[in-house]
Amino acid sequence: MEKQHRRELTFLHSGDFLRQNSGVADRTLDDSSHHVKPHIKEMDFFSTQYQSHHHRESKTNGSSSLVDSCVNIGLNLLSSSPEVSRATNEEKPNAEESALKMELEKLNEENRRLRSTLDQITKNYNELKGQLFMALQKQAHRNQGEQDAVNGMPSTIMSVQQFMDPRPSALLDVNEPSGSDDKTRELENTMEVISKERDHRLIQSIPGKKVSVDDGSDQTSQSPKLDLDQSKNEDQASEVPFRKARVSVRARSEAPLISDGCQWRKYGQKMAKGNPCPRAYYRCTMAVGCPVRKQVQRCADDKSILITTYEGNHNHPLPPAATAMANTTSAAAAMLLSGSTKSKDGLPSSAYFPSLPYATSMATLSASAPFPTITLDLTQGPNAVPFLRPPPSTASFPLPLHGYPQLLGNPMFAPPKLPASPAMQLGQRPTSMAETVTAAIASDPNFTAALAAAISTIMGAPPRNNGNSSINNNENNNSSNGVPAPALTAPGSPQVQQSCNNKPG
DNA sequence: CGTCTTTGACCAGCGC
DNA sequence: GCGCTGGTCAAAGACG
Repeated sequence: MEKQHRRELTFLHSGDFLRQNSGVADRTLDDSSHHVKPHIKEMDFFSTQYQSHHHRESKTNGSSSLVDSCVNIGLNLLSSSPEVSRATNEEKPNAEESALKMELEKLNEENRRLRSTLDQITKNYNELKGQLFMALQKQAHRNQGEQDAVNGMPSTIMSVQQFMDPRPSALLDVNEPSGSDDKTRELENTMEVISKERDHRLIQSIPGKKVSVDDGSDQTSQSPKLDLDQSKNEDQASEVPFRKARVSVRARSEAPLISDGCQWRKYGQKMAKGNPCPRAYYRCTMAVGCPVRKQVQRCADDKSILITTYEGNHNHPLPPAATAMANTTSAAAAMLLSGSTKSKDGLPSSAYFPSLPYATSMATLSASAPFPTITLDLTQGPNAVPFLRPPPSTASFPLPLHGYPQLLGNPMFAPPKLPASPAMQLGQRPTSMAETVTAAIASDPNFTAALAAAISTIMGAPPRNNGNSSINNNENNNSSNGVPAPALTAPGSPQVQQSCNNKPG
């Protein structure tokens, strides 16, 4: 999150932004822009289109954008002045020097303002994050009592918590290798501690059950004792029924695979009973020993619907694109955890994700399945009738913003780890996908930056950008096929397989 | 040559 | 115990 803002600031301050405002050669910038710490390579994404776009934004948006314009103007003056100043330096050294000092002062002032804006945004984000987590905690705690009365449910909760542990540090670490805001770290630590305490409490609530905390990403943060042997851990986990929750994502797609930001290796394919289309099995190959598996299968009723089922937790940092999906599935698992999937009246727990406007989802918890499985239905429009599934005890709820299927897997859109827009948080739901996206873009500067970067990239920026670590990460996501991650599916992916034409195994 | 996919075989869980 | 089914393994082939 902070990274996003930081990146935004980088865009605003970077040298190319100056360059596009003046024909002055780079060398003039070298003299004048030391203090703004330009990230020139990132700015390679930005052309004058971004500038004009950005100026339009600044007319309609809040203070930060206004500040941006001010910064731009100031830097423009600064960047264009040195050549002149060199020519006139001998005549008016003092006046020029004082002018430069004034410009410097202005820039410092803008820097301070931007920093305070960033701090404010960060603070708001942290507050919202904390509130969300506390709400989840409260709901989970409240529902635990009910679920304890049901056979097997405690272990289900436990498993789900293992599965969906928010693990904000893992998510943020991906984007913030250079260190994050102290307050954010504090919050992350707090949340981690709370999560572990919660796990511990639930473990204790299951007498006679040996439960391993087998989440991969937990392993990185747990005590060495728990970090001993992953395979052993998995073995232990395999002894426990309901060791993992599964999140099944239904998305309408003609392509055979959802590109979710991770690297997957296919290790099997089977014909499932009652479905003419084969089920493919994939495991995550982004890290050795990553326990995450996924199954991909087309819906028997509607072959245009692709069902992707995720199981397990990654034991490695996720790239932004994968984080988007992870957030979505975690949110779904959180719904499962919260017990809303058991609600008899089928009322959604939309309080969790009031911002997730378009996707009508069905949460399905099947008691007969070996794992508790929640199904997110991304195939429905906001006005569509919810997809009904045979299993009992279903509830529908809106999906997180990260669940936009069109955005999943797209490196440029992957990292909207911002909280939803204020309007969305107030429960206003745009009536269409376009409105939703528009609202998201308008309210989220990171979206704006990402969109601008994407457009710039498409319009002729170098395909390889070595200056943006997050983009590199996402390139890595598709390193196996060497093509950029498509919006939702990977038609050209080598993972493509012919559906419904393989014999059973 | 390394990586990935394909696919038949194998294994475990479950119901009868 | 047997058969069915789901999930995984691993050898062979394809591909870049």
